[in-house]
Amino acid sequence: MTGTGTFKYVQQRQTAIRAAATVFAEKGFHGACTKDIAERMGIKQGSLYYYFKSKEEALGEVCLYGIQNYVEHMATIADSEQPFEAKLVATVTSHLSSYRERNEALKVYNDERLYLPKARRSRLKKLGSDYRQRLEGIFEEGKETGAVRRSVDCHFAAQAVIGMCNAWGDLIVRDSELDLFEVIQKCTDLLINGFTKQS
Amino acid sequence: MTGTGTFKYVQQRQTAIRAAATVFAEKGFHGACTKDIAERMGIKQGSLYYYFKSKEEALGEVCLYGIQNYVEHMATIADSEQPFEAKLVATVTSHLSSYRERNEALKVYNDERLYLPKARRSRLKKLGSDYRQRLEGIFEEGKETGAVRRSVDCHFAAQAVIGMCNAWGDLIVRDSELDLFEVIQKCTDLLINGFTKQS
DNA sequence: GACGGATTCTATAGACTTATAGAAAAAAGG
DNA sequence: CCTTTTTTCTATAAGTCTATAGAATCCGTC
Repeated sequence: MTGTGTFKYVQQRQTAIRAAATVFAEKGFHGACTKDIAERMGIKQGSLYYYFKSKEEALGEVCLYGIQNYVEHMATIADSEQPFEAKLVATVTSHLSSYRERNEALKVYNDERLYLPKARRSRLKKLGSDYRQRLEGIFEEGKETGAVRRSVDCHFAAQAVIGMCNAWGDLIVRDSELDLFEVIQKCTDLLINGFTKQS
Repeated sequence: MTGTGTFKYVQQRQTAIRAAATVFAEKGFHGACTKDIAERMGIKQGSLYYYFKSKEEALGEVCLYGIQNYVEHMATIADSEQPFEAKLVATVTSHLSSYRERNEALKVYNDERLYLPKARRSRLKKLGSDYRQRLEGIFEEGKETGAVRRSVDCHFAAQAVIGMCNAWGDLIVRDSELDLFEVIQKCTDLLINGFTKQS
C-alpha cells in the first residue's frame, strides 16, 4: 500500500512532489486538478493516490519541500562567525537561489500554504517564524557590533528582507532569463546601504 | 437586462465588486465560488449573474478596481514639482494606503490576475507597466538632480519599491492592527538610505 | 515460470460549480 | 391601481473534480 520504502516508490514520490509544485505554481491549488499533476508525471489521475492520500497532502509536501532547504541553511548562516554584511549577503543568496533550484515549490509555499489544513499549516508556520527570528537576530547582532544603524527596527528589517526576496523570487521563477546573481547583487546593495552605517 | 444605469444597479454592482474582492482574496479565484460572493452581498447565487456575465468578469472588475486608484494617483505624483525624496514618499504612501482603503482588491490584483482571460489581462498589464515606468522615471530624474546615487539601477529600483509595497500590503490586509504610517515611515527610510546620497 | 508484492490502470460514485431560463416579487411611473 | 421595468428567486442542465475499488500489469526472486 503506502509508506513502503521501495526504491522506486521514494523516487517517484519525489517526482510527484515536483510535478505538483509545477502545477500548483501555475494554476494555484484550487485551479489545479489531480489529473494535471498525474499527467505531468506520466501516470493516470487515479494512480496519483498511490503516492498521496489527498490533494491537500500533496500541497503539504510541496510546501515543506519548498522551504526546508533555505530554512535549514539559515541556522548555519546565523550561527557562523561572519560579520553582519556577509551574513546578510549569505541570507539573500540562499533565499533567492532556492527559488531557482527548487523552482516552483517555494512560490507555492508563499502563495498557497493558507489552503492547507490547520495542523499542517501551523507546523510550517513555525519553520517560517523561526527563519524570521533568526534573521532578526542577525540584525540585532549587527546593531551591537555597530554595523547596523541605531535607528533600524530589526523586526521590520527582517520582514523587509524576506518580502523583497519573495517579490524577486516570483520574478525569478516566472522569467528564467533573469540573472540570479545580478539580482542578488542589487538586493544586497540596497539593503546594505539602507540599513548599515556608511563607512 | 444588463448595463442599465439605474441608481440601484450602479450601487449594487459596486457592492458586488467589493464582495467578490473579499471572497477572492480569502479563497483565491478558483477556490471561491459564486455562491460565496452572492451570499456575502445577501442575494442568491443565480442573482449574481444579473451583475456579472461570468465569474471571470467579476475578477476583472475587482482587479481593475484594485489598481485604478493608485495608478491614477501616480501620474499626479510623477508630474508634480517635488524633489525626489518627496515623490518617493508620496508613491509609497499612495500604494500602501490603497491596501487599507480598497482592502482586498489590490491583493486580488496581485495574486489572481493571471487567471483572467488574455484580453482583459493585457489591458491591466498595460496599467501596471505604465506605473512601473513612471516610477522608474522618478528614479532617473533623481539621478539627474543628484539625489540618487549613480550606481543605482533605476529599473531594479522601481521593481524593488513595488515589490516591497506589495509584500507589506499583504501584511497590512491580513493584520488590521498594523500601523500603516509606521510601515510607510520605515519603508521610505530604508529606500531613501538605500538609494540616495547621504547628506 | 510461478509467486507475491509493487505499481498503474479503468471505471465510477458522489459532490460541487457555473451559467441559464423562466417565474416571482419589488419598485417606479403614470 | 394598473403597467412597465428592475431586481431577485427557484430549479436545473451540463460539466468538472476528488477519491475509491477492484482489476490488470510489471518485476524481482525463488
